[in-house]
Amino acid sequence: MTNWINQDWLKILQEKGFRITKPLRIITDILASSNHILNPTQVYLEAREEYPKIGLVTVYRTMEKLEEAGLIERVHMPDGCQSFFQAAAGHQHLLICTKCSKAEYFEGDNLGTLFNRTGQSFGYEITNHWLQLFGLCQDCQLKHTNNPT
Amino acid sequence: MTNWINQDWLKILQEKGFRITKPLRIITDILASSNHILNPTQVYLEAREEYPKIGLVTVYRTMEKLEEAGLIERVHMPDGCQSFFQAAAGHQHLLICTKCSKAEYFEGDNLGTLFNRTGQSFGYEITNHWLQLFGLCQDCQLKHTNNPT
DNA sequence: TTGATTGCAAATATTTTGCAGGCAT
DNA sequence: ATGCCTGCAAAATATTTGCAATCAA
Repeated sequence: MTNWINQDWLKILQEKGFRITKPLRIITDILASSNHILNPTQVYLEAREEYPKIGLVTVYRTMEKLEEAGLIERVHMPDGCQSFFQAAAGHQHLLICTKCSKAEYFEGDNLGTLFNRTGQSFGYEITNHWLQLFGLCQDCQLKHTNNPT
Repeated sequence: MTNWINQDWLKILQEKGFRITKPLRIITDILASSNHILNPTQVYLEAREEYPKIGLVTVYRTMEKLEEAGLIERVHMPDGCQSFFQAAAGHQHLLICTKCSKAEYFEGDNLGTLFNRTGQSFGYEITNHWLQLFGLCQDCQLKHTNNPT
């Protein structure tokens, strides 16, 4: 089940001196292979199916390490700020399904120019930005349409 | 100290059937006149200077009402999702100082087009978006420069 | 063997709820 | 006078910390 992305992650983690334990392997695999934004509890529930004795605390700590290692990044969601998603290569923006949390990165061309111009006009020195689009992904649109009546 | 914006807010709240009490008046005044994004604790601390017996719980509940009434809106900050700012007229975007939370609304021209195009290309039906720029406001840039050595 | 990592339990921190009394209407 | 609103205390949540046992290296 461990996919190639996860292999990379494990290698990186090992190089950073982390020990590759079973909980780490499972948590990493979930996060590396999911195209959904997940919070610690969601990862915990999923991890427990494969390894019932895993603790929520371990999930918190492991996700913290993965963030530290730059493999996942925190994403603020309408209902919480403790969710994470695979880090983007370079800074990109997110398109997120409000129903299932499926997410995609996209590039906005030239936004940097607008951002800097805006910062200048208000006298701010821009250091960072968040751009997230929310909507329904294709699957969730269909589910919605096929509502049992 | 109660400013004109606050007068409007009180009127709106009254029309919605809320009772205009002293805690409400104080909390409203803080939020209506501040150009900083504030969380309940910050509002509480400020409110307490004018009215020491106010409770944090009241601040939470009052801010909830103000949000319900559309006068303030929730803003996600890097360190928490429980902050609020005066609601914008129409949907606008935010420019936020990472040091003091001073904030400004700005309009991004034509972003809607980009957003919809992006949504389409991934099969998402866009319903909403967040765009926030972070940086240092002018005051905080100066403070930074004048660092005592 | 050694010490980083785990999982439990307990501690913190944060937000919400219940309720008796107070106050706006 | 009525019942919404307040503030206290307590409950519910969410997250972090301490520690002995386990396990990767």
